[in-house]
Amino acid sequence: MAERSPRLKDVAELANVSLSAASRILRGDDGRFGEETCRRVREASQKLGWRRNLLVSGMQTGKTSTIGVMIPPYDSFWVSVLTGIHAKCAEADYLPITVWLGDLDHMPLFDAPEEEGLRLINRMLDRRVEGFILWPPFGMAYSHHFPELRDHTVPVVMIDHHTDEPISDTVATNEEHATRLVARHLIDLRHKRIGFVSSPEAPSKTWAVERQNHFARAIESLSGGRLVVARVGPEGTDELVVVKKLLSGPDRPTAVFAATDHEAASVYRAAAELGLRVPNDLSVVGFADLDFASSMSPALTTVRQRPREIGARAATLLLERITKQASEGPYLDARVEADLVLRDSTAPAPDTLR
Amino acid sequence: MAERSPRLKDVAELANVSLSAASRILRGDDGRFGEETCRRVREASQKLGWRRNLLVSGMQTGKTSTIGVMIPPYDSFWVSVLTGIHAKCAEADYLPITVWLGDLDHMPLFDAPEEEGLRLINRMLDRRVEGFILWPPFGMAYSHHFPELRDHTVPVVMIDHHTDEPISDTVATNEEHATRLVARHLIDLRHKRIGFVSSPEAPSKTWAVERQNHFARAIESLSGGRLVVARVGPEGTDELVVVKKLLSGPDRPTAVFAATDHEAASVYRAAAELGLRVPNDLSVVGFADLDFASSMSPALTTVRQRPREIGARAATLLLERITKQASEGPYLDARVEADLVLRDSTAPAPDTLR
DNA sequence: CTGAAAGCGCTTACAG
DNA sequence: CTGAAAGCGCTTACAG
Repeated sequence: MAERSPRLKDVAELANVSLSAASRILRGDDGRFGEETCRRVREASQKLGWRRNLLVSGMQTGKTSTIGVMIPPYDSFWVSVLTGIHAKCAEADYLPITVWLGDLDHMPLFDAPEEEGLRLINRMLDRRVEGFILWPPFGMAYSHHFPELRDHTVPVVMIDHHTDEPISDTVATNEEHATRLVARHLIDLRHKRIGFVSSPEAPSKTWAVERQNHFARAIESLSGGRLVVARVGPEGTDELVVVKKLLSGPDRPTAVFAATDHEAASVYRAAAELGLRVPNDLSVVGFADLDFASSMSPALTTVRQRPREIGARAATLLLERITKQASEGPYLDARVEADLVLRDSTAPAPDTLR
Repeated sequence: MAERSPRLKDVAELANVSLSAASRILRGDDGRFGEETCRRVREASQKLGWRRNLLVSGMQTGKTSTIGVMIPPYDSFWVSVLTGIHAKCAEADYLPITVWLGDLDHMPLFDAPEEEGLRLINRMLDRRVEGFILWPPFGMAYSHHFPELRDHTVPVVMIDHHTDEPISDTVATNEEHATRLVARHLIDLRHKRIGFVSSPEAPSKTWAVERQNHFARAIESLSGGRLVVARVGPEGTDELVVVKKLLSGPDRPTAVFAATDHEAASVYRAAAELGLRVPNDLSVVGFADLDFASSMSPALTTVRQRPREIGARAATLLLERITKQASEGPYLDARVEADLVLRDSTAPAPDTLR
C-alpha cells in the first residue's frame, strides 16, 4: 500500500548519471549528451515508470500545461465546442480544466454573482493555469479583470463575444456569410416579408445583435426588402407572446429566421397555437443545428455551425499566445464558416402559390 | 507587465513575523499564536492579495484539492451529474478536472483505445489529483488499474456501474424502487403484456441489466405476469428493426418500458411506422426524464432520476475517502431515489376498453 | 559531455 | 508563543 512513485533521483541512480543530467535528458534537452547516456536514462525512466511531477516543474517553470475553460455544457453546440477544445489540448499534451457556474436550467439567463465567478477564476489561477477560454456571459462578466490577467501574462480567448474595443482574441462564426446564405435561400423561395426572432436581450449576446444586423443587411442588399424584427425583450419577457404577436396580423411575415434553434422551437410552438402550418404557411430557419433540430417536425432547416472547429481554433489560438509568448500581437478575430442545411421547414412563400 | 504575484515572504515581512509563522497562521494552524499576531498576518496577506501557490503546497502535502472526473456531457442526465459534482466540489473548495474521450456522436458505443484513456488518467495523476469519479464505460475499461490507484491511495467512485465483486464505491439510482413504480403504474392501467426495450448490449451497461431484472421481478410479484423483452443485440444491431419486431404480431405488448428516454424515442418511431398510436394503442414509459422528454409528442411518462443528487453524492463519497483517509472501510453502494412523472404517453390497456 | 550547487515557494519537524 | 533550518522534487545557471 501507499507505494511511492519513483523519483528522478531513482532514475538517475539506475542510469548512473547525475540528477541534472537525467533532468535535462528527460526534458528533451539532450543535445550535448552522449547517445549512449541518453538511451540509458530513458530506459531507466521507462523501467521505473517514472513520471514528471507536474506540480514541481510547473512551480519552477510556470508551465503547468493546463488551461482554464469557463464554458458550461449548455447545449449540443457548447458540448461540441468543448470537445474541440479537449481534442486540441490533448494533441498538445495540455489539460483543460472546465468549470462553470450555476444550474443548467437557468443557464441562458446567466447572472451568477460576480464573486462566485472570481472564486472560480482564482481556484484555477492558484493552480497556475496558463490561459483561459471563456463563454460569452463569463467573458462579459469578468472582462474588467482582463488587464490584471494580462499583467500576469495569462492570455484569454473569448468565443462568440465582441466588444467595441477588442480586449482579447475571439473566435466566432462568420455571421456575415452565414446569414447571407439564409437570406439568399428565403429570397429564392420568393419570401418578401421576412421576420427575425431573437432570444431575450442580454448584454453578453453580441452574437445575436451581429446576426440580426448582418441578416438585415443581406436581405436589403439582395432584395431591397426590410426585416420585420421581433427581438424578445429583457429577461422575463414571455417569448411565446412576442413571437405570436409577430406572426399575427395581415402583414405577418411568411418566413422567420430564428437566432438559434432554441428560438426556432418557440416559433414552431407559436405557429401551432396560431394554426399556421410549417412550412406551408410559414417558413422557419434556425441557427446552430443543435441535436434536436433534425428530429423536430418538420425537420428544421438551419445553419450548421462548426462548433468543434470553433473550439479547436480557440485552443490553438490560446496555445499560440502561451507558447510563442505572442502576447504582444494585436487581438485576432478568428471566424469559422457555417453551412445551410436544407430540411423541411422552408417552402416557397404562400403568396406565390395563390 | 508581468507583475509578480506576492510571495509568502512578502507577507511575513509586512507582518513582521517569520516565514514559518506566516505559513502556519495562514493555513489555520494558529492555535498557539497570539491573537494580535494572527490579525497582523491575515491583514498583511489581504493587503498584498497573497494567494497560496497550490502547486507548491500540493507537492509537499499531497493535497492538491483537485479531483479527476471522467464523464462526458453525453446528455442532460450526465450534464446534471457533472453539475452536482461541480457544486459539491465548490463547497469543499475542490476543483474537478473533467475529461472525456472521443466524439459525442459516438458516445454511447464508446470503445476508445485503452491507451488513450490511460494517457488521460496519467495527465491527471501527473497533476496529483486526489481521486477519480468515473463514467461506467471508463470504469469498465480501466478497472484493472484500480488496484494500482489504490496503492497510490487515489480513491475511485463509479457512477451507475457494478461488478460482481465490488472494486470501488458506487453511486446509482435505486433501480428496484424506481422500476417498481413503473410496474405498478402499468399494472394499474391493466396492462398484461408488457415489454422492455433496452439499448444495445455493452459490458459497461450493468445498469441496464439491473433495470431489466428488477422490472421483471416487479411485474412478476405484482401481477404474476411475464415480461416480453427486446434487448437490442450487440453494437451495430438496428434498434428500430428489433423494436418493430417486438411490437408486431397478435401478442404484441400493449405497454413498453424503455431502458432510457433515448430508447423511448425509438419506440415512438417504431410505433409510428407500424401505425400504432401512443398512448391509445401502446403505452410507453421512459427512464431518466432527459431534457427532450417533456417536449416529445405525446409528452413522455418517465422516471425522473436525480442526477444532481447522484453527482453530489459521488463527490461527497469521494471527498470523504480522501479527507478522512477512510480508504479502509468496505466499498459503499449509495442509492439515490427517483420518481415517476406521469405525462401523456401512458393510458389504460386497449383490451380493457373493448 | 557532465556534475555540484543554488534555488523555486512553500511546509514542517525541531529547538528554544 | 515564535523562528532558523532542512526539505519537498525537481530545474537551471554555472563551472569544469
